[in-house]
Amino acid sequence: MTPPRTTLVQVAQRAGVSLASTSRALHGTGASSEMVERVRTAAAELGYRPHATGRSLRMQRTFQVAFAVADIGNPVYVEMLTAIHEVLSPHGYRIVVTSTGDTVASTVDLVRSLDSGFVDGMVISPLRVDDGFVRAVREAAVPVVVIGRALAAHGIDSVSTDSAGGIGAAVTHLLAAGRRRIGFLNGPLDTTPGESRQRGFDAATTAAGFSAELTETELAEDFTVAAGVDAARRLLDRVASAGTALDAIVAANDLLAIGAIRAARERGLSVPGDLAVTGMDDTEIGRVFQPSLTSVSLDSARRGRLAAELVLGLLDGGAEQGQHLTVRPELVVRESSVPAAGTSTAPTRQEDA
Amino acid sequence: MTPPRTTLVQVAQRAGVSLASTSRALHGTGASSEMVERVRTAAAELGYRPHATGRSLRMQRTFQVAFAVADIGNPVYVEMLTAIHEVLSPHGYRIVVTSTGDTVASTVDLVRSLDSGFVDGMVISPLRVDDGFVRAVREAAVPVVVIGRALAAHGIDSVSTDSAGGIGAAVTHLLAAGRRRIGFLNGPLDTTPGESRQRGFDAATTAAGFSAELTETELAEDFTVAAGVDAARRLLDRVASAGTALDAIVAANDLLAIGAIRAARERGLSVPGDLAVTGMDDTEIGRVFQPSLTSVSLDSARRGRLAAELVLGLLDGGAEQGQHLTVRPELVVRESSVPAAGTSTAPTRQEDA
DNA sequence: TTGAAAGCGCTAACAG
DNA sequence: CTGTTAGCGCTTTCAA
Repeated sequence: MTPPRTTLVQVAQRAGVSLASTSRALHGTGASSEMVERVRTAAAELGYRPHATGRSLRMQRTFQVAFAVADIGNPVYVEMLTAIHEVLSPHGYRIVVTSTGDTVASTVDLVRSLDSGFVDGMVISPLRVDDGFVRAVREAAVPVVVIGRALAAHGIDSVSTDSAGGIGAAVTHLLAAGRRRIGFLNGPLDTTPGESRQRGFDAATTAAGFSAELTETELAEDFTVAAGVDAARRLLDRVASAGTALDAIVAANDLLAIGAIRAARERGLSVPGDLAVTGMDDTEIGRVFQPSLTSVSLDSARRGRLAAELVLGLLDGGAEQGQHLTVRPELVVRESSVPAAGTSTAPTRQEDA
Repeated sequence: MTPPRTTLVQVAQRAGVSLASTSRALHGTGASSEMVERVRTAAAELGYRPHATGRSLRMQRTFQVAFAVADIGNPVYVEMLTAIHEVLSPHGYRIVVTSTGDTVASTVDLVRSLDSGFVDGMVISPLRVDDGFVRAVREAAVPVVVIGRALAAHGIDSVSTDSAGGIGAAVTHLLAAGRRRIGFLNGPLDTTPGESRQRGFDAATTAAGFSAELTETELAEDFTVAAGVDAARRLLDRVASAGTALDAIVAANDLLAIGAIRAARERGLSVPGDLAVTGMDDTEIGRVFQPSLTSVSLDSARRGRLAAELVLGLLDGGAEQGQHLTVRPELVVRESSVPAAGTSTAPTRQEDA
């Protein structure tokens, strides 16, 4: 490995022309076809490859975009990453994955580090946001697009979705299915998703004409299956010790919902027979689970795609700053909330049937 | 945004010292404490941030490492990515995710593109490998570590695992549990994992003292749940139309195994009662599934970690080329293959019980 | 259209 | 220990 790298100077020498002409010929900008021919040949013979860093330093562009999240293991973020890659890659951008860390402070640090110029732009989906974060993004050296919260009012590009409304849709669906004692399994309230989803649940359950007999919220430590199992046990037991029982659980995401189903099974409850369960994010894991999970889709792939298109506009298209795009949540009804069949494309018999 | 960037020259001017001294002071290499003090202050006042590209061009290092796979959506690769990030990030390396594409040709192109110098090294887990690939890696401009196949014989660093042996362990486990009519649900044979897993199954089922009555292989189009459902239907129906029935299915990965369980349910078969099913990769989706999936762990996180440590050694430690590390497969018995309880840390009641 | 030359921001010789 | 200087590889003025 490591054969000595061929530089543009060498191509120029071989072609017997100037360095400048060589560069122009390779880019097809203002060069005679004869020149192009000569240079192309020389380049091919030497196996020339333009050096990314030299180019970057001169052009003041890295052709890289960062994607930043707290936990790249989360399927939602993986979907976003895939979509972002699909949009940006054809335009010659590479994707650098970076971690925001768990706290706002580390997230702000990351945004500030942008002025070391290692990327031309960033898509970030922060778990927690505060004024310092907003300021950091506004002062950032390169365009930043935020997924997760509308920040157009601050002149920040963002892509968001109405997850509060999505939770409302889940509640409505359960009420329509005759459920009356609804529990809410949420994650930490000091996160952006936790906060808005709680708001959604509270709004839906205090709405005019709300017909439930009982509502109860329980918070999981984070948005994982394990935390969901724990919190769901607490929730079910608490209600049971009050001498009643839930007939539905709305979970703040699919992983928590799966945790809830496991906890329900432990207690001998059938899903959806005794207990209907809904999730959010419409992840593959939920689609594949048995019973397949009724879930509110927030179309992560679409949010990723839109965010990528926003950075692209900012970088190449000279788009104006402060745009805000929205993705509408959509309830996908499957087996976990309805005893009969769901809308699943490949409906399977229900295990508890 | 985009405040004019502060360069080292400006810091030097402000501190009233030379450019070189400024650089040295900031790196703590051969500078008086007084000098360090002055420069630090000036840098802080100006909010100086070293520019990544300038540094890279001069040092001929990007402090970036690429991670390349065909499909970053696959949970196995996500685990690897996470692990690689955890190892490399503390050493100051950023991770660039790139796609190998589906074919060997595109994979080779990617490896060849390394001499444009956008990263200092690469971890790649290719689906398909041939001589051209091996040559490309050997001629690559930067260290490349391959996950998936032992290539030390070619002087290439690699991390592999005995997936063939892993499949054998699954077969042995099923035989020990009294299963005698075993189907094998594999993916495409022209992929590295498909080929070796098939080899494993064939070896196990033709071994001396092999006690099964019947073995059947069916190939899915790829390693996804949907393809698994299709292939499992074919497999089950084919055996049924021959007037008999399988009592176990070994799947080449967890996603196929889940597909197999769905197909089995469609046909009214209980898992593991009528049909025991095993997977491979020990993914979260399998752990969380109901019934939880017996699976052969290939410890993707560990393979990622080891690969990252290999590049690190090559980059920073001056390690020798051509190392080969192995991860031992481990069978994790859960509900899908054993009627009673599994080894799951959080055992739950069995749905079919 | 072509060539000469400057310079992106930084580090590392080399002298002093 | 400090300063001067060269140069990483490239693109893009500016003149011819």
